[in-house]
Amino acid sequence: MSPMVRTPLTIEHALLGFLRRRPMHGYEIHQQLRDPTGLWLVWRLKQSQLYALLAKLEEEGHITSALRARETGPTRRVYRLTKSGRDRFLDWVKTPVPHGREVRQEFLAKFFFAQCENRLAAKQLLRRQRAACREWLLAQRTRADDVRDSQPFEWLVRQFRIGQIEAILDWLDTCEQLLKSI
Amino acid sequence: MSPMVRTPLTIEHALLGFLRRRPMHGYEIHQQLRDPTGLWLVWRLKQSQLYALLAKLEEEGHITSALRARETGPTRRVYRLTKSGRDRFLDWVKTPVPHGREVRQEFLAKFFFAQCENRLAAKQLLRRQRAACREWLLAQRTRADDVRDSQPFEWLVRQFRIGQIEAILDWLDTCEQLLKSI
DNA sequence: GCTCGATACTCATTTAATGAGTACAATCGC
DNA sequence: GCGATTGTACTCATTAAATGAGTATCGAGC
Repeated sequence: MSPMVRTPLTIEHALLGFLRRRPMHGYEIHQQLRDPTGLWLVWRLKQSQLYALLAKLEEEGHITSALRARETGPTRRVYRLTKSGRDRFLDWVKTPVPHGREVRQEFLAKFFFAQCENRLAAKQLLRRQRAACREWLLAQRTRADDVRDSQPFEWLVRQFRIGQIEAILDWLDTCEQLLKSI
Repeated sequence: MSPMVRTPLTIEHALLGFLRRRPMHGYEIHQQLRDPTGLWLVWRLKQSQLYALLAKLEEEGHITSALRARETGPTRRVYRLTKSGRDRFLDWVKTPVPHGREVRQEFLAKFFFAQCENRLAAKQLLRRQRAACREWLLAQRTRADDVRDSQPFEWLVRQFRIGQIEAILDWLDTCEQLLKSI
């Protein structure tokens, strides 16, 4: 309960999304992650890195683990969400990403899990992300106009960002369409 | 002269671009880098990180350094490009980036220095990058069509990339326009 | 009975990145 | 003219992220 609210909420919080379905061991999460038509398209990590992130999430109290011995085969460490982890996940999945550069991986991951939650969660995320994008766009356009004649390189950078954000906005509409069609 | 050609050519090779203008010490490079209307818009690094990269580039033989004592003030370590560094830079600045995700930082950096070189270098880079983009676009579109009905999430990811690449292509035209107007 | 691939992790090491620290010169207020 | 601050020019210890390789067991196939 520190006064300074720590909220980096980075992409590794997507792992909580897998554990929300049911408790799983690391290897199983990695298998789900590796689905080439799922999250793997946007976020890849090595096994060892996955275990490291799980350890970190456990240390932060978002998951707990228990060793589950079996008659045959090696003992598994089964992770499950804690209350804190559940809250954190639900918060993560509804919060839009703060920069265009985070759409490619993190927003896609959020949308992936928001769909799993329910149609409403996905719609809410889309709405909020669209609002955020419109703000970025306004800021970039304003700045671009300011430097149009004086700073050619900066203008070019702003134009690049404007184009990317516009494309994101169009694509967010595509997401919405898809959502309706399912 | 290893048989396996090592060509990661990552963004730190932009530092060679600064040293191409003239030999400089680390602090001076950092000052140039920090220009808020220049490269700083797309690539920021801490002082300590800059020195680390310079040491790495020196180890790789792309730059050499010499201590330059002065009557007043602390001794400076002045870096200068080697032949290998010059070649490496010229290669870097003419090579398009291999993925859409590298346009935001690395392509912008390349274009920044290509402009400094001469109009021809910049035009060549633009042309090659456009060709690369068109290839990406084709691949993504083909794949998107294949999975259109079977893999909704993958389709969405492909659509996202298609939109981003299209926006990049439009923006590359903007770059070309700017080049002509200067 | 032996190899091969799948299961389920662990660990050492490398690489990247951060923050803080050092030391001294110049400059500015008063 | 002196104390405080800002600018110059780096260094270093530590943390954090990422990689690659290694271990050990099981079951299936030959």
